[in-house]
Amino acid sequence: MSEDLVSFFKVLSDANRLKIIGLLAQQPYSVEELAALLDLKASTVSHHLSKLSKVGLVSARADSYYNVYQLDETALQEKTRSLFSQEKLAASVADVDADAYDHKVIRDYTRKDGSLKIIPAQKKKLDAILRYVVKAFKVGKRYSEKQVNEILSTYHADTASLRRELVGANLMKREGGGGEYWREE
Amino acid sequence: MSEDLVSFFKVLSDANRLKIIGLLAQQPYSVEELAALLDLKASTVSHHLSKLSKVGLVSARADSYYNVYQLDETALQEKTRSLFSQEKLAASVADVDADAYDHKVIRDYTRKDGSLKIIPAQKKKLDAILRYVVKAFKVGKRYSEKQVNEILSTYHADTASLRRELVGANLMKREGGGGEYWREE
DNA sequence: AATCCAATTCGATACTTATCGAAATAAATT
DNA sequence: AATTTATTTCGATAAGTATCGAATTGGATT
Repeated sequence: MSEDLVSFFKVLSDANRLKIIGLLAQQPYSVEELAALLDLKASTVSHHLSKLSKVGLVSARADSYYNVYQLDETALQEKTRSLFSQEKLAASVADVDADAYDHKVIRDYTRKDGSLKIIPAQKKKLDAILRYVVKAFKVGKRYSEKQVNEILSTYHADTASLRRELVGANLMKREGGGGEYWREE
Repeated sequence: MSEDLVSFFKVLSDANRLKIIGLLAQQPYSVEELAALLDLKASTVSHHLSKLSKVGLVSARADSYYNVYQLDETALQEKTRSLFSQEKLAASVADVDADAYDHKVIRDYTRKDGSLKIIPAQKKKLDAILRYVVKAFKVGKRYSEKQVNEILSTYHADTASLRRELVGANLMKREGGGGEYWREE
C-alpha cells in the first residue's frame, strides 16, 4: 500500500531518529543512554523509538530496569531494498481520482474552444470524451437527429460517429421509429 | 552527509509527492496535468515539484507554454540503493557526543566542588563515576593506601568503597603485599 | 508592442509533529 | 508492602509545512 511507504519515509525523516538508527547499528542502547547521547529527554526518545518500532525497525528487550533497544538490520535492508519497486510505484498512484483521468484526456483531445482534435481510438479515452460531450445535452430533453448533429458538429465534423458512440455507450437513448434522441438520468 | 539523508526522506514523506513520482514513472507530465490528476492547485504541485527537483529526482523541460517534468530514474535508483550504507550510518552519528552519557551522570552525581553526593548503586552509573574519579591519580605513579584515601576523601567519605570499586573495575591496580596502588594505562 | 497562458512566488491558514514536563506505569530491590 | 528507577503516556507548546488564493514572472502567440 501507498500508506505504508509514506509512513515509512515519515518515520525516517527526522534527524534524531536517523541518529538513533546509526547508534543502534553499533550496539544496543537503553532509552536513558540514547537520551544522554542525543541530549534529549527520555520521553522524547521514547516517542521516537515508538515510531521506529511501529514500522518494525527496532525492538526492545527488558533487562533489569532498562528497556534495551536493538536495530532489526534485516528489516532495514529489506525495506530499503524494495522501496521503489514497480508495485510500490503503481500502488502510490492507485487511488488517483478517476475523474481526474477524464479531465486529463479531455485536455489532451480538446482545443481551447472545446472542440475535439480527434476522436480517440482507445476505448477508455473515448469513454472519457463521450462523457464530456454528452454534457452538451440537457437531461430528459428530446432532440431530433438534425439537432443532435448540429450540437455534435461543434465538437467534431464526424457527427455520425459521435452519435453512434454516444448511443453505444448508453449515454444517449434513441427511439427506434421517430429518430428522437435524449440524454438519460 | 546526514543532512542530505534527512532532507531526502523529508521530500519523500508526503503522499502526493509519492504519487507524483509514481505518475512521472509512467510518462512526463506538465504541472497543470499533475494538478488535475491529483486534484490539487497548480501552485501546490509546483511547490512539490520544487522539492523533488531540489534533491534531483525530477527535472523540467520547457515545451511551449508548459513545463514538462520528468523523473530521473537513475537518480532515484542510485539514491535508494545506498541509503543505509555504512558511511551514511556513521555520518548520521558523527556529531553525537560519545561521552555525553558519562557527562550526564557526572552532572547528576557531583556537587559544584566536584565531590560526590552519593556513590551510584547502578553499575553503569558507578562506572561512569569511577572513570571520573580515577582521573585524580597520575598514570603510573605509586600511591600508598593512606594517600589513596586522602585523595578519595575529597570525593566521598566512604573511601573504602571507592577504593574497592576502582580496583574491581580494573581502573586501579594493587600490589598484594606492600599495599601500593597505581593507575594503569 | 500587447496579450495570454502556464508556472512560480508570496502571504496566510490549518494541520502535523517534535519536544518538554508532569503524571502514570512497570519492574525490581529493600 | 514500600521505595526506587526507567519507561511510557498525556497535555501543552512551538516549529515546520501542505495547501490555497492572489500577485508576479516568463515565454509564446498575435
